[in-house]
Amino acid sequence: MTLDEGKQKFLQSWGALGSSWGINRTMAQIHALLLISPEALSADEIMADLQISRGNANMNIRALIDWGLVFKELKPGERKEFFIAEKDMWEVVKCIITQRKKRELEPMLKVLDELSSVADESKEGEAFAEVIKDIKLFSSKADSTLDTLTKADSNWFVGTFMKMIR
Amino acid sequence: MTLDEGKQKFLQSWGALGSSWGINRTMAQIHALLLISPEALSADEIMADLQISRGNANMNIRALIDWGLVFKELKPGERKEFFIAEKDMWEVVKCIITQRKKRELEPMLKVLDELSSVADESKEGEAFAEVIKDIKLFSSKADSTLDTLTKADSNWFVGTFMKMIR
DNA sequence: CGTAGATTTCAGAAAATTGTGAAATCTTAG
DNA sequence: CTAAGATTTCACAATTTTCTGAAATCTACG
Repeated sequence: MTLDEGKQKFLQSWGALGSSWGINRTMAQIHALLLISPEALSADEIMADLQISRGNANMNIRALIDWGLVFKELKPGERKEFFIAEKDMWEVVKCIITQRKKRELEPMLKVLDELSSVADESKEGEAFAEVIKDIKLFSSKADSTLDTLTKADSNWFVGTFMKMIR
Repeated sequence: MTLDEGKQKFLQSWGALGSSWGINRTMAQIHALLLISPEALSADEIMADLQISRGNANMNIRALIDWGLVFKELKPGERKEFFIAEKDMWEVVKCIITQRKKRELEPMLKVLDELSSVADESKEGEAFAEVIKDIKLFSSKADSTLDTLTKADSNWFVGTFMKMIR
């Protein structure tokens, strides 16, 4: 397989993976493109490589910066902005965990708390309370586990943790 | 909050959560509905509760059965099929991990293997190979970690594992 | 300032996903 | 076997998500 074929396949696969994780295809592809680029790229280069419009590129680059997966890089003497991706996989994963935890797990915990206030004596009410309680228990545990994980450094993760459970 | 308000809010939140995880809203809502239902429900009851068509209900119920999250229950003397959800949260999570691992992580590992065959001496080629290698390393580790996790039983998880890392 | 180059915004277009409902198919009691 | 009831399928409709491109805004140099 040539480098170009490989790049193409990687962009395609990473984009598809993104889709099935609620991240839009283009955002995932921009991320993939920056990951495998040894140099920072400008918006124009990204637009050209992925054949997308300026608006689309801009929005998704901003989103990636929001997630903390991509950084702006200003080259001296250049008016344009260049972009570079976090390359350390463990940092990438920590970023994603942190963000999704904040955006999804924490709001869910809040909702579950509200739902705990439902008190109904019927069979339906009991079943409801039971499910909410279980989900809340599980989610809180997941929450603190993820906190620990994202505070751990890569070496600890690949070393201690992996050895321990395997 | 009344039971009905609570149920409504739960169906809504669980559906929204599904969307941001690449699972369609209706599928997640059917799952939520069955989770909080003390009795098995028929397709007609699900259609009525969620205000969806027969076709939609049927397709998403089948999908949930595929995932192993919902089971058919045949009531003696009844011609209809009834459906019931797996209620144990740890089982639910194991199911989801197992399926997504099979559907996404494993195919990705296969692609990464193919991409490892790219050998290119250029700076771009080196960067590409490096990224692929890192992702592959991380993914294989995730793969075996998830294997261990899904084989572990709930008690081990909530007990040993949680104590260990906290 | 003025302006050229760069970035951002956003209304509407395009694409992708999901839902509908009626016809086809299957199932089983009689 | 037959027919009523149940399930499945799938072409098309509706909805949601994403993308485009041009206008608006920003930025920094002379």
